[in-house]
Amino acid sequence: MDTKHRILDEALTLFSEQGYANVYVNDIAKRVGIKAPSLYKHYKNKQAIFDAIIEEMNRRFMEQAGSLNISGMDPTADAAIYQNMNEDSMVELGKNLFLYYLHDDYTRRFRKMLTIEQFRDKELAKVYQQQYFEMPLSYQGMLLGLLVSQGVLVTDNVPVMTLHFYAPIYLLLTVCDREPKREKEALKTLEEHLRQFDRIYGRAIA
Amino acid sequence: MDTKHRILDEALTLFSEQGYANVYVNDIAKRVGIKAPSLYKHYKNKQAIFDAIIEEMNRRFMEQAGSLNISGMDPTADAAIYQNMNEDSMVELGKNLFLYYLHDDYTRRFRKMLTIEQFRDKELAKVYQQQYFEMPLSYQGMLLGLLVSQGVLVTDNVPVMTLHFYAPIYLLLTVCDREPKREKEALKTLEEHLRQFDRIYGRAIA
DNA sequence: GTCTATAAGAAGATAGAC
DNA sequence: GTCTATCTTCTTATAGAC
Repeated sequence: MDTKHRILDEALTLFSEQGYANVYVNDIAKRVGIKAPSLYKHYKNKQAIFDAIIEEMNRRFMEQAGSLNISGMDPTADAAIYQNMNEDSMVELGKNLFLYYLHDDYTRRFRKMLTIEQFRDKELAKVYQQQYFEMPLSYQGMLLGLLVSQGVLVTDNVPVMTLHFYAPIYLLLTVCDREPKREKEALKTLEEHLRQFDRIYGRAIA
Repeated sequence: MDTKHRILDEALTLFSEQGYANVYVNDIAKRVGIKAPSLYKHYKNKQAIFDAIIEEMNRRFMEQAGSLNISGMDPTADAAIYQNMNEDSMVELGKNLFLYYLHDDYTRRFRKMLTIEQFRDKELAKVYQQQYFEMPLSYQGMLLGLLVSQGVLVTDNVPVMTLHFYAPIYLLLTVCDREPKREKEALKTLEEHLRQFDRIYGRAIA
């Protein structure tokens, strides 16, 4: 990785832990292994580093959206769902979604940074909304809607069913962002949630 | 309200919108209507203002917990629930909870401030966890558990049922913190969620 | 592209009069 | 308790050599 990208990478790490204002260009430079003035050969100023992070993230999101792989899970897994859906594959679906969001390094740091900076900048608030609510809910809504039309799941309100699927995942994610040590406990709760979700909306009780 | 309290109040407003590091003592002073050096007659330094906000909030939380009125709804409403529970009162319960969290001025500003500052300080992360997950889930778990033992609701897993009740409320709350204009839309979604929750866990389909 | 030296300015905090 | 004036420190950013 060249210096220009290493600067973005280290800056993102620091911004995600302390917030933009608490990170000094000197801190970034130190982690990159250069002196602060050298940063200015790569970026006009501190704000430009932040902007480049946002831009890089937009690029990644476009890629994701373009490949329709919005959830971040691999297409193989997504495709399999349409064919043979059962409780176990539903649990797999939710766990994969959760673990992708939690462990993908860029996603995780970027989400934390957005969480910290969202109230300062309306644009960032919109990005957060888009990324963590609108995109997951619409993609999963599509997926779950397909399962409804196949008779695998039963409901007359797909959006609310999708909310019931995703909201606990989102809540557990914010728990783990704050206290990563609770991941195991969160995964257990997640599995219970998903099994109950399947029992609620699955054919069995319909 | 005396100057000492006005300082806390204005500081909380600013911290909740911009974060601690982006607010200057001069900004706080200006809003209070005094000059910055005068602040130091009331608080030792900027950090002491922040600490006093946390302390004030702890005091309020203790009061709430002490009166067992953890959800923030009034006791009359809470008591009524145990007696005559139906879908409409369930909707009322959830909406009240949501609107209290969203509109209570101190609660709202404090939540936003915690959201911004949580990753910088483990103690603040714990406060957030306690306030927005552990306390609501345990209180509502108790409430919903009571309804289960009365046969009003049916489940063999009260904690997950409570998660299904609360997680969508939490998600919609974070939406409105970011974009207050979406409150009406969120309330509509919330009502749909609650009615579906009642149908899922209510006697009817058990 | 990286460095050292340093300018420029911002922000927190204190001194001391009133 | 509030003010003006001021100090100190920290932080961003630039200049210019290598």
